[in-house]
Amino acid sequence: MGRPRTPLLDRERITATALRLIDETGDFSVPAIARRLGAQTGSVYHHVDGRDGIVELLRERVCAAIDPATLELTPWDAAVEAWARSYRAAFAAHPRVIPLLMTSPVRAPRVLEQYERAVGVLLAAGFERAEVMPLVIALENLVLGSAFDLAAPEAMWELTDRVPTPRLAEALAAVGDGRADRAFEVGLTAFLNHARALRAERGQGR
Amino acid sequence: MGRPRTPLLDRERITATALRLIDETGDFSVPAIARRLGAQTGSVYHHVDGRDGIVELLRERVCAAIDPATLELTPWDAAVEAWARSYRAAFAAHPRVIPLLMTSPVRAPRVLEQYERAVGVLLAAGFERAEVMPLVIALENLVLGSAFDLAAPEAMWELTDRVPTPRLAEALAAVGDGRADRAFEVGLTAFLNHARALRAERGQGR
DNA sequence: GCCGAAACCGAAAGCCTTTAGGTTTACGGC
DNA sequence: GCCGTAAACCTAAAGGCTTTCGGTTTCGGC
Repeated sequence: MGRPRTPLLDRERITATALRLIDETGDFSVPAIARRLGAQTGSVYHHVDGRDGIVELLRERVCAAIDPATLELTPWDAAVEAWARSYRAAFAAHPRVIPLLMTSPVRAPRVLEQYERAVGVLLAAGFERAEVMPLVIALENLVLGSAFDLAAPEAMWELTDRVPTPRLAEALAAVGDGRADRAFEVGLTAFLNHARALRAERGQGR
Repeated sequence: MGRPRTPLLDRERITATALRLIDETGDFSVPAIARRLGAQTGSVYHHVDGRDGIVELLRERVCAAIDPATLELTPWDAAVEAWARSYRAAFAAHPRVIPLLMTSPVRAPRVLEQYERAVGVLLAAGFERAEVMPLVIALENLVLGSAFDLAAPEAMWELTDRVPTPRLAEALAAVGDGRADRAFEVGLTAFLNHARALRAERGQGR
């Protein structure tokens, strides 16, 4: 015992292990991380600011996969669409982290920057200040909601014989595995069409 | 000790107490429920199927506020719109339960029935079987996403001076308290317009 | 070579979930 | 009215999780 010759723990390994646990089981715990890394539970706290600190690291890590270049595209609707797709792809890679991130406020600088720039794009496109956040939030709901759906493809609704739901079962079967993807496409198309219409009302050309 | 003259616990009181704890603190625990009701922790398990059972009771209770009559309306888009508004109002009354409900599959018969009927409405309106679930899911994402936003009006994004976000701050200020409501209206309008357009493509009149 | 800082261990407090067995009360049948 | 069974609650305890604290060993700069 004492300090080991080669380190067992660091922020990178702790975060990666937490993410793997979440992908596999849907949750993580500090003892579980320590077990996987061959260390004692308490040791993890020397590298990380408690359980909540790990959650924030996870947010940073997952959001790092969002491509910042998407928001540079023109015209504005291409930028928004590409951003939404990249945003969704980042979370689709680890859908089960989403519930963990929902209960704590966004503090991660990288994420705040993204929103800052998204707001900028919409303002530059001619939207009014008061309608920008509703648009961003509606898009965010769409992205995270459909990404989360990927987590439990068929365990979302637990159909039983005690409650007859023939049409629901049939509709679920008809759409198949691509359910969440189709829902995203529907929602995104609806959003973009509506945003374009809204902008046209403002008298913005192009 | 022993059986009390007047009962301390029952499913109704347990569920109501759990809901009040969630509204106040954002979470609940079996010991906390027992304390509020003047009973011991273990006694709660005589009435309820563990913690997960309480979560399912909460889902039933919150969803009971959804008006089933909305799906009887005609035409179909009026039914869907009214259902979405009622659905959202039910969860807006207790937004902090939403994260708890996200991680377990829907088993509550009352809720499954609602989805069954919603699917029925869309099928009757002439939508194809494979596109019904994407529509329902997109609507669900919209409803739950914007309802959840009501939980933490300003604690969603934690703006700091370390990360300059002037336009985001301005946009947040411009929309004010009705942020989540505006986002819902935007999303719902977009959804309905898109659904109507989709149906028109199918050659369905009126 | 020394000394402070870093990294890990061991242990413990306090919370939560869940189960099991014991005690008192209510209720239905006779 | 009596009695047995079931219901409602309590005490107790196992096992897990989060977090803190002090002790031990190693690393790195001076």
